[in-house]
Order: sequence, then structure tokens, then C-alpha cells
Amino acid sequence: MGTFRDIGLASTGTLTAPVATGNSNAIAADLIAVLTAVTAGDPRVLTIQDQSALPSGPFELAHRSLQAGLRAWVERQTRLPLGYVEQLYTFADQDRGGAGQHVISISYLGLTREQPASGEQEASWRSWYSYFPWEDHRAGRPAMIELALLPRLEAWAHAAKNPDLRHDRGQRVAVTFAGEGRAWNEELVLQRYELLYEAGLIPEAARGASGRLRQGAAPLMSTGQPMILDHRRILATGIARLRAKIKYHPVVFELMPDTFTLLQLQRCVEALAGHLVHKQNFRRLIEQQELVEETGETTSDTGGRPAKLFRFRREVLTQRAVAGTKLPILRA
Amino acid sequence: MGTFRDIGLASTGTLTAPVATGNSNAIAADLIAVLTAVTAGDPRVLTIQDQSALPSGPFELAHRSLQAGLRAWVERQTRLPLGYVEQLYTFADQDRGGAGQHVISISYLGLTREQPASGEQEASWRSWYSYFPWEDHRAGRPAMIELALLPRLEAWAHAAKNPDLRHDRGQRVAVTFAGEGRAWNEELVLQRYELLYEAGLIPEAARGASGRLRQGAAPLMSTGQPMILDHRRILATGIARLRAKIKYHPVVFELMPDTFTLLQLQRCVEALAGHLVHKQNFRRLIEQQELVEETGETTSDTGGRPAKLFRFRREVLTQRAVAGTKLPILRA
DNA sequence: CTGTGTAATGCTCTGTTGGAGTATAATAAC
DNA sequence: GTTATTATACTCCAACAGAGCATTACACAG
Repeated sequence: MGTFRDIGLASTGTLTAPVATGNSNAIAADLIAVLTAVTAGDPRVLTIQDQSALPSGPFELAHRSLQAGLRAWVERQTRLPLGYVEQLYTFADQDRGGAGQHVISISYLGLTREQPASGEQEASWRSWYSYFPWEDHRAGRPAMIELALLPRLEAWAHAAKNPDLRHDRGQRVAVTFAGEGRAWNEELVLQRYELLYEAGLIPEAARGASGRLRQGAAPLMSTGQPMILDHRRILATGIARLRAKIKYHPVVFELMPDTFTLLQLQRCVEALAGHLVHKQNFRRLIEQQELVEETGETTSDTGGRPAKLFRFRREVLTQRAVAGTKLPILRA
Repeated sequence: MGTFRDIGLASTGTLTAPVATGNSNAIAADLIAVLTAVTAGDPRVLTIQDQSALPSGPFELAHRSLQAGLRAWVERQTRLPLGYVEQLYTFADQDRGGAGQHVISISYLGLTREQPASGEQEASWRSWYSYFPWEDHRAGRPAMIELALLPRLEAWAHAAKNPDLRHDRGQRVAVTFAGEGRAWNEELVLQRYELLYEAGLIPEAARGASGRLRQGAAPLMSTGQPMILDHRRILATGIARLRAKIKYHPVVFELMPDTFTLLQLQRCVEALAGHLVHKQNFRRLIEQQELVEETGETTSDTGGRPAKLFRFRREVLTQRAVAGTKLPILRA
């Protein structure tokens, strides 16, 4: 068993590079991308393999950095420029990669504008909400929560023999799915998915880590489209991160065309957040923060009074602190 | 050059595990810990190697998961139970690990209560602010910002030949170091460090990636104690993450003893945030959020009116959404 | 030309909360 | 008692989030 690696500090004050770790713990690393765009009012994710997997590829020696590797993969795949890229999470799955080898997966969130994916592999865009139908509250709370999810979740909670565990499960169900008069929290995407996973209600949970079906599990087939391995969990992580991020960082604009109306911007935010926002307040906040400027043109595409066209003021990215802006994510 | 890995979906609907990536891109993975405690009003980090390195160790096959690996290392090293653990960032450094091999570093933030480190290696606790002296504003804005940092940063900004670049650098200096009447943003720890790094004002920037001194660089030796490699950058990431997190998640309590006074709690928050907070408002917020409960006992250790002792109500961790609480991090 | 539908836009009202200040109470040290 | 120190209770104010009402500007159907 090892101790902490000893890193030498030369007596001259010159710092030495660490001794290379041997090859005894060789590991493979995969990069996995949650690539998101918003088109026609729907938030979409780029998928491969019949919409059952996120694009991924091995991290190679040729790549200067992890992010460079990811950009290389994605741009080859989709021919899209990756505007905004952010690391999501890294995990190791002992059961992948065969005996005696770990595979480390490093997942990224990337934002772009949807274009027909024209890369080397058949890839397609698909709505977030086909994987997480309970997450879209723009037309009100989805009926499937009460009809399909809550009964089974509560049954699962009640089935616990330990009273503490039973109470704990009940609380988690109530908090994440907004039971007992609580407000829906759109950021708990991952927690909801993991709860459903633990309760055995989604197909992925019925697979062993080996990918084979576990006996005795009864997954609920209406809980959204499954994906391979833990890709759906990674997607949930990306959605949660993005829903949190749009509240204090102007990343929405990475998903918008160069010019847009305020309503288009609002629809984009609503698509991501999964619920409607109050129009007047939204506009007030956007304008008082000086995130956008008028182009001077208008459009009357939508029918109704023509809307002014705006463009994002890129200067704000340097003018204020990176964490300085906020968007209103309110109720309808 | 590869394409995205093809992940098979068997026609039966049973999902297959992916084909193992070959050994051609073998990689070593290191786990690096930013282990933090608060003692005697000072936020500290566990260091090794004469306080010039963060504890780290290779990720091994025996470890079930990344986090399990980290816990194993740290607990062996320090004999401390690791309460809260959170992943920080993963990066790959092409120049480490010798020719033809990448080293991936996965960094973690861990919270605990300081105890004499009694592990296998000589380790010691050291104040955050000996590495980042400009980050401690509890006794007012450190004079060294105006005396040592800003003049050189502004010189660096003015030295840019491209006018756009010059303007951009000036803005970044003003934003991160609160020039021109701006408010200090305590979360920009990493941005400040990176700015100083880019400006060549810290010793680490004078080293090439090989660890040797670069010629022509003139690092400012008063900008805090250096660390090996990019460990100081990782520490900055951890501090920034923690400063952000304490505002909406009750993690401070991981650093507190079982019972504590409200002033002790406040001092702990102030130590982390790097500035003082308004006492009355702090107490108001703590109490109205029902984060703590009285033990019924009081202590008069500090001289002055005896303070009630409180304990953290662990129930809140399940009773409300994980992202549901907030602490006030205001001005003095 | 007129009504109707739809969206843009301007304005008001209100309850909550964050930041800050004032006042009083309870103890130890001297 | 006096002083220093801390705890604790209250109040004040400005900013802001959430919500609603009213008006304006266009396309289109009749």
C-alpha cells in the first residue's frame, strides 16, 4: 500500500517536477459531452447511437488538454463551433474497461446553436424532455408526476423497513417532487433522477453494472427514454448545472442567434428552466442589467406588434465579475 | 485519428457495455485534496512537503471509486474523518508523467475539524492566507494590494501593445481587485490568482512546465508562499468553491465542533469569506432559517455576557432541498 | 374600414429581504 | 461600582421580486 507521493523541493528553491507515477495503475480516460442547443422552443442535446448515448471519445496523447480534446472531438463530429464549454464531473467506473483497468469519464457541458449535425457519425438532436418528461413544467406540472411517479415513489418510501429510512425517503420524495404544497425546484434534476433510480423506476437501474438485466427489478417504462450506461445521469447533471448557471451568468446568449427579440430570449430561458416566467419582469431585469442593446431593427414574424431586435453586449463578460449577472427564473 | 467511440445497442433492447478502450492511451490519475479546517479563526489547509504541496496520491485499482480513493488516502494520512467531500476540477497536464504519458489530476475539496495530523507523513496545517495574502479582508483591505499588486498589475495591463488587449487587461484588474470604486468580490479567488499568474507576478509563473526557471521572468516574491506545480491554483479553486458554497448550502457546520456559540459560527464564516459580517443580521438569518437549535447550555469562555450554545440541526439536510439554505456574506 | 387576435411595452402596487443602526441585557475583570 | 465585552432585541430604509393593469402597434379576416 502506498503513501502519499513524495514531491521533492530542491534546496536551491527551484521546484522540481514530481517523479512520474509508474504505469502500474494505467487507466483510460473518456471525454463525454452534453452538447446543448435550443431550437423551436425546445432544449436539445446531441446524441448518437439511435439517441441512446451521448457523444464521447477517448482522451488521447495528441490532445493538449482535456478541453482541447473535447473540442476536437465535438467539432469533428458536428462541425459546430463550441461556444461555451464547462466541465461537469469526473467519475470512475470500476466495472467498465474490463478486468484490471479503470475507465475514468470526464463529462463536459457545451453550448451551441443547433445545426444539422454533419459530422462523421450519425448524430441527432433530441429534446431534453424526452429523457426527463417530468422536468418540463412550461404547460403546468406534468400529470405523469401524480399519475405515474408519486404513487410508486411513495410505495417505495413506505416499503422501507427501517422507520428512519422510511421517513428519510418520504422527505426526499416530498422535497424533490414538490409534495405537500412545496414549490417545485427546477435545479434538482439530478436528485430527482437519482431518486427514481434508487426506487428502481427507470430501466437503467434494472441493468447491472455489467449491462445485463438484473432479475426481480420492475422498471417503469414510462419514465423517459433510457440511455446507455450512466449517460442519462450525466445529462441530468448537465441540465441541473445549466439551470443553475443561467440565474447568475449570461450563458443563455451562447444559445441565441446574433440578433433576437426579447420574447425569443425569454422562450429560450423558459425552455431551459422548464417553466414560464413573468414577461414584464423578465424584460425589466434584462434591460436594467444592460445585457443587451437594440440593433435598431424590428421584426414582425410572430404576428402582433413588431418586436425590437436586440444583440448581446459581449462587453459585459469582461466589464463585470464573471458571476455578476442574474436572470429571473420565476413562476408564470 | 479516431472517431467517436461506437457504443452498441443490441437489437433486443438490452444495452451492452461499451467495448473497452485499448491500452494505447494509457494514463495515470492522481487525486489531490484541498483539505480545509478552521481553527482559532483561521482557515487552514493541510499541506505536506514543507507546506509546499497539497496531499495527493495515485488513483489505484483497489479503489472502488474516485471519492473512495481520496478518502482512503486522506484518512490514512491524517486519521481524520472526512466529513464533506466535493469534487473540484479535473485537468490533464501534458508535460507531467514523462514522455508519452498524460497525467490526469482530479482535485477534491474536503472539510474537517483540524487535529494534529498524525498520519504516515509529515503534514501540517497552514493558513490559506499565507498563500493568498490579498484575500483576507477581515481587518480591512490589505495594504499590499495598493502597494505591491495594483501598480504592477496596471503596469502589465498598460504594457500590452494591442489596444483591445490593454483595455481588457485593465478591466480584468479593476473587476477582480475592485478598482475604481467597485466592491470586492470574495469569490474571485481563482480569477485573481490567474491574473497575477498571467502578469508574471508569482513565482510559479516563472517556472516552465518542466519545473525549471524561465529566463527573463521577474516574479514578485511578496505575493504569498508558492507551492509546487499548480497546487496553488487548485487551492484557489477550492477556496473559491467554498466561499461560494457557504452562501447557499450549510457546509460551515462541517467545520464546527458539535456545540458552538453563534459568534464562533460567525467567526468561522468570516474566516472563510475573508471579511467581517454584520452580527445582528447574521444571527437573524441563522435563526430564521432554523439551521441550529439551542443545547440549553451557555458558555462564558470569552468574557462578556455568556453565550448560548447551539448545535446544528442535521435534519435540515434532508428536510429541505440540498440547495435551499443561505448564509449572509455581507460587508462589515 | 373595422374588428379581433397577438404581442410589445409602459407603469403601478405590494410584500419581502438585505444591509445597517440603536438600545438594552448579562456577565467577568478590576 | 465601573468598565469591557459580548449577547440579544428592535427598528428603519432602500432595493427588489412577484404580480397585475393598461396601452400601443401591427397582421389579418370579415
